[in-house]
Amino acid sequence: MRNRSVTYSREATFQALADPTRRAVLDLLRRGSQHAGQIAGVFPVSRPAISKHLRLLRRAHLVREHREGRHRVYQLNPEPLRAVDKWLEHYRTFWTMNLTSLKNFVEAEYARETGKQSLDRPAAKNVKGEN
Amino acid sequence: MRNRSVTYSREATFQALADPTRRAVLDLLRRGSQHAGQIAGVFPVSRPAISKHLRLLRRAHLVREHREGRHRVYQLNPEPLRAVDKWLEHYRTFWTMNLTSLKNFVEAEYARETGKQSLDRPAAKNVKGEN
DNA sequence: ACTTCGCGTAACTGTATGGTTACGCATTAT
DNA sequence: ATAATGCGTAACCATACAGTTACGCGAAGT
Repeated sequence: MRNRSVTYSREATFQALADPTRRAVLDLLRRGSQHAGQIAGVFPVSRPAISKHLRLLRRAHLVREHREGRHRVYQLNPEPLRAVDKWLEHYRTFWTMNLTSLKNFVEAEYARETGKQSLDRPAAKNVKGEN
Repeated sequence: MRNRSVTYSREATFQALADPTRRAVLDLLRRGSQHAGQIAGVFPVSRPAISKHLRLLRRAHLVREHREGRHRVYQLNPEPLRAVDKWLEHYRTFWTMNLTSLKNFVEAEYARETGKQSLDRPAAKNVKGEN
């Protein structure tokens, strides 16, 4: 048995998601596996182009491929997307914020911008160095 | 009420998130606004490099900039990330799947990897809430 | 065996991007 | 006024990548 909680590279994942075609491929595969030809048939670009997208998606572990006769079947593997979800979590709080916390935020902002500091502004992190 | 439902280009957003440095900049700005120099000071690349990253982030509306004396202050704007969150939502269901649908998925998976099909890994995959 | 699919890969092109250094232009400090 | 800061931009590299066409190889048909 294979402990499948591998830590896929966040890097490759975000990278793979950067292209709209690739995202569309994932969206397509959500509805079920497809073979390369079918996938290519859906998009307005050449088959080799899709082939390369699939390669990237494979590299990012967002899809798995296996042969089936002379077809290459591609299957979605949503697992790496968890990392993205995780990353997003930090930001989700921003738009889930209630007015109170929002107030804090804006206040801190305002304080910082105007010079007076009524809040944190972690000076400890003040990385100077070379600018 | 703010009706802040501007439709930022999903495209530009995903695009902007593709680079680790830019993601790091966002992570940094989550702690509060910073001016260009401060931001640049944190990273091991040149200031102009950061300047260009900031330009991309600006273009994606992920940050806002305003002058303050001779500083350019950058502020996080998490709004566009909502689109990403929204997109991810479709996939989130995959890892919140109930055992039935999960069974299909894992079964195919397992069968493929080993050749047999007995499905004894649901526990390993079974991550309901968070991780 | 011969032909036809299905599909990845090679080779090549144009463009975006990440980084660098040089520079220019405001804003501040002296 | 002059010097020093802060920071974007221009001009240049190298690399990645989206697309294309040409090609090759294994699986299916006939």
